[in-house]
Amino acid sequence: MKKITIRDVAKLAEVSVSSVSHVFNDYEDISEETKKRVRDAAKELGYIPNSAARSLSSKQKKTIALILNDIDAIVRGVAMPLEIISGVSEYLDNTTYEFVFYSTNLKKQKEKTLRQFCNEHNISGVIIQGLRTTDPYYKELNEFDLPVVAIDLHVANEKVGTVSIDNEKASYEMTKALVRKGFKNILFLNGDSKATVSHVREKGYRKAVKNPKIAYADYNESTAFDLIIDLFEKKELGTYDVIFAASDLMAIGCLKALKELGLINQIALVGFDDITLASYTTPTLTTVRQDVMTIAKVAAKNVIKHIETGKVAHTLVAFELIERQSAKIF
Amino acid sequence: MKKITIRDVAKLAEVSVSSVSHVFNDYEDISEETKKRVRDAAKELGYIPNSAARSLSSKQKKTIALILNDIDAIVRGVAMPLEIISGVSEYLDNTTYEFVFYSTNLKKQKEKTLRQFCNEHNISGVIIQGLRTTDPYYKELNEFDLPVVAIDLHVANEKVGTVSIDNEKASYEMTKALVRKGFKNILFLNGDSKATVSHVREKGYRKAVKNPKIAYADYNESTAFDLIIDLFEKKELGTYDVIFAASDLMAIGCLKALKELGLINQIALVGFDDITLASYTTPTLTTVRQDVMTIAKVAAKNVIKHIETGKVAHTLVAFELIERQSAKIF
DNA sequence: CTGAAAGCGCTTACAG
DNA sequence: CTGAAAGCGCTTACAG
Repeated sequence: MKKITIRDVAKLAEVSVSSVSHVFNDYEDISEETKKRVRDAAKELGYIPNSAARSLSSKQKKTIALILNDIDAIVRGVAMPLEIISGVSEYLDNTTYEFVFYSTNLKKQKEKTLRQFCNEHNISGVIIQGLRTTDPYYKELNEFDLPVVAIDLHVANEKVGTVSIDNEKASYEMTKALVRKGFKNILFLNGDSKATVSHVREKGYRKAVKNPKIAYADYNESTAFDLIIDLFEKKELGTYDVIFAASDLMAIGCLKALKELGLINQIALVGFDDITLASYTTPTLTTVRQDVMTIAKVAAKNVIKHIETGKVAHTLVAFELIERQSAKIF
Repeated sequence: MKKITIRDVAKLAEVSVSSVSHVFNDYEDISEETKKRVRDAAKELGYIPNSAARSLSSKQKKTIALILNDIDAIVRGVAMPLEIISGVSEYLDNTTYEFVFYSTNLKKQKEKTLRQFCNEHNISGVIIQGLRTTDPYYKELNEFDLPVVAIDLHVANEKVGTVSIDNEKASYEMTKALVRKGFKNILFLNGDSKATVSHVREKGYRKAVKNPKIAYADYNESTAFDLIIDLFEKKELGTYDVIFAASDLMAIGCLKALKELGLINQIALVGFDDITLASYTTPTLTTVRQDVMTIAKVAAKNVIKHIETGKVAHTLVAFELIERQSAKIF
């Protein structure tokens, strides 16, 4: 199959190359007659514009990159990255923007700046997720001049758009619900401090409680498991009547430990995220649901808005407290 | 930030544009002296070649596309697409090929042929997964002239590379193990017939058993659930001492139904895939593990081989029978 | 070993 | 309303 170019179409339609280009780019000043001839010729030949040539020659680039950090390291059970990918790609399908996906990691971040990366690929806007405060790209965001929206991230630079649920409010409300339900001693099990969401979730918890008790398990299932066993051995576990983990995965680690200790009915358990696993464990997990699909779509919408109008948005998406078997909250 | 081009580098290094290009493309006939000057200049300016221009001007394109069908429709618990994405992207990172990811679906397949799609994006090789026999792309593969490897798919066209586990052997061996263990009546719960893996898995089962009993649940959790309830009501469920589902998701549907019927200890249960959920249910699920990460990497390796040597490979990746609580098999 | 020049497939002022 | 021509940033024979 020979490659069909704009010249072939022009020749068959008996018009100039520029007219063909005009038709394909929806210029106004083209007669219906010409439009039709071009369209028919294009269809007959099965012509599709070459996107490399297109982005090279046009000033206005039209590609939005979704950059996900550290997906390799991610636990298999967490579908968040996939939901982001499909949310963004679905939204962009109905626009004229092209969607490209890249995964990054610390090594790649060190090799090439985000800006260089965008130049290389003619990127006009980026959606980014999974960054830690220690990542080179995180620092770079402070003086980044391309439209960008970050998911689940706090950035000092106002020009960086953000989308997430109101994490502070969510953990505040969950904690409040627990207090209202009569729980006296709530252990907040946080992830690591390099993720900005950790701070915010912890803040919400602190606001709702007089004597905050906090432990850290690095957003890791087995670390959480070990921590609970450890607390048990130090006779401290009995102090708490409920554990509120900052992620479902950590909550599941706790769940396994509590089952092993035979304490699953004594100590209540709450997670955060509502990953798929949360509804398949026994007992099923009470948690905070964030609608990742919506977050992804809003992110896509907001970059486009930024590109087209220069307006930066900071959107908070709705969350929901989900009561299941591991803790009664309503 | 102005965009740095090859001219800027050439100017600073005081050489011609072609020399710069030669350096960046590892041509042999360049003096060390020139190489160094160019590299220094490039570093000083933070130059990164523009990939659109590169692919446009060079004959040898260097982009491998991973095309996943219907990921939107996919259940959240199934991490397979994400593992494929990260496996392929990780492998390609260590090559000179660029990785691009696209999701497709029936609508998009109808709008644009796979060939058109590849032309549009200057694709030199494709890895594809998730196709049904009813998909337009599936038909197109029969006379496709670009290097392509399909994951989990049987294609008549020998030129299409394939990678998967030996599905027939896997389900044969699982069935044999059950028989050996003394199970008398094995119900094989298959998915839908539009996926070529269904045929193969069923074939393996049939080979291992005298009186095949087969039902279909469309690879769907709740369909499987309903089916079991239905069999129970028709008094047929008691006939079986084990159910072998062609996917973990369907097995989980069965598991829920059996629990609800209070029969989870009477009837054993086996799944297929070893998705994350399989080890989180109660009881945990006996299943066939396929190592998706390896499948993805082999797929990437094979397209490249195809591109560079013209050789098509049909690779079978190792599988493993995993015994957990839902059925004893060893 | 190095450079001048054509060309990849498109877009976009500009002229008419 | 339409076309000729320059240019996007690179690669690649070709000449020297």
